[in-house]
Amino acid sequence: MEKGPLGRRRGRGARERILSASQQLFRDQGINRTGMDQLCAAAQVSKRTAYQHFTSKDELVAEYLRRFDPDVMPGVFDRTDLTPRERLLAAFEMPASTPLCPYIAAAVELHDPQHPASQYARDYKTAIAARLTETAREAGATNPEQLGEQLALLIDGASARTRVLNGDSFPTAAAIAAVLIDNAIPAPSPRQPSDDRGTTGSAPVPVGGQ
Amino acid sequence: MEKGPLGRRRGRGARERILSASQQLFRDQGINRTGMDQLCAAAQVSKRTAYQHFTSKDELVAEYLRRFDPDVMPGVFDRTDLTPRERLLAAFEMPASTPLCPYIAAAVELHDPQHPASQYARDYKTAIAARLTETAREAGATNPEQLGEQLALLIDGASARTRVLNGDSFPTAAAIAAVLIDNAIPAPSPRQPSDDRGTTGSAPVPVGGQ
DNA sequence: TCCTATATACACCGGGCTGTGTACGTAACG
DNA sequence: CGTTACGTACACAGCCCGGTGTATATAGGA
Repeated sequence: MEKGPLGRRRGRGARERILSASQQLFRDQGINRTGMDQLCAAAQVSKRTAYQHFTSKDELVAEYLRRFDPDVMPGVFDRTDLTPRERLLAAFEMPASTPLCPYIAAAVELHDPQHPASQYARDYKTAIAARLTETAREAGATNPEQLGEQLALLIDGASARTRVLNGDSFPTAAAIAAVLIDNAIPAPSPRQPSDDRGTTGSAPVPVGGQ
Repeated sequence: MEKGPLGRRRGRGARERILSASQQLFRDQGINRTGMDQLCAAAQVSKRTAYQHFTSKDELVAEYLRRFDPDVMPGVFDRTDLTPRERLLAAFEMPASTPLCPYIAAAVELHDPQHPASQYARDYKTAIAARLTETAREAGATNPEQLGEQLALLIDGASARTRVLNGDSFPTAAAIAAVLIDNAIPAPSPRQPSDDRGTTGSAPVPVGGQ
């Protein structure tokens, strides 16, 4: 394989190559501005093969977004070396080159709440907020749901603003997050958690209503 | 005029009708999903006339966005019946049906930082932040620039999130804003009726800069 | 080895899009 | 009235896009 003289073949991983190319192109150019021809060329896949794996571009877009589901903010919520509070703040340590959240981009580009991709977007946003809420509860917040929703809003705001302004807005969001977190956690030391590694069970964990 | 038997004429205000129809259609359907044919039909303008007023769709889009400039948050910053603090909070009292900020939408849809529309978007975002900063200074914030930028981020976050989740996120943003404003103003004046939103108590925690 | 699933090249279709050419009305204003 | 700028109707060019038909080649398991 690999460039034979006649009809070179790139192997069987066509589907993976398509999805991989989708990630890059949809991120760099947007969904609507990426044609199937260009996508297939980038994936080194014939157009026919692409349409054997995905019956339509819409389906490909949906699968492209579904791929982000399993790893909801990987390497942030699963870091056991950080206290819950530090994990909440770590969610805002994004490189300045971070592209706009693909779910927001898709929801705006597709502009159809009925599109499966828009459904995935809602699910993902809900999942992120749930993760934040869960961590907020571990951190001992009096109202974890509220704090989780607030932090989720900050992330989206920073993401959108970074895109429009061509500048990093995550530090601003992180500063807000620090204020909110400090205000939402009742008793702990107002000092920085420099070495206070009390694991997760140290907080009293009051039951939040609602 | 007005529907003559042959070649009915809609009068001379073609340009205005085009821009008016643009506002509605671009907001409801997005820019890319609105063709010039449909737009001209909605504006009751012949396609030829449209292209005599705007040399291209891109130019129409740019003009469509430029129209928002003069009224940067009208009826919010100019309300003299409110204290500066109340004016800052009033910026978050948006109806749940408020569409996504057209500048964010355009920046995402066009996906080209060089497009004039993207330039307008940056200018507008900067103007909003400046207005907020100015009002924050009037309200006596210790760091008006920081507060203005923070509030601007909240607005964008609420706008984006409202779009994706199909639900109103502005109350959440308003709650955050209330906390930030309280924390940023050193000597809170007990003048106006303090409308404490559902947030945690007014514990004056010093603002933690990034 | 054969068989089947997978992949390929390539032409093509229908449709929608932006944008134009042309010939023709008509409103406003001197 | 006559001139002129504005508006209209309609067809069409040219392009790109999503999606398909067809015939062919290859990899890998049985």
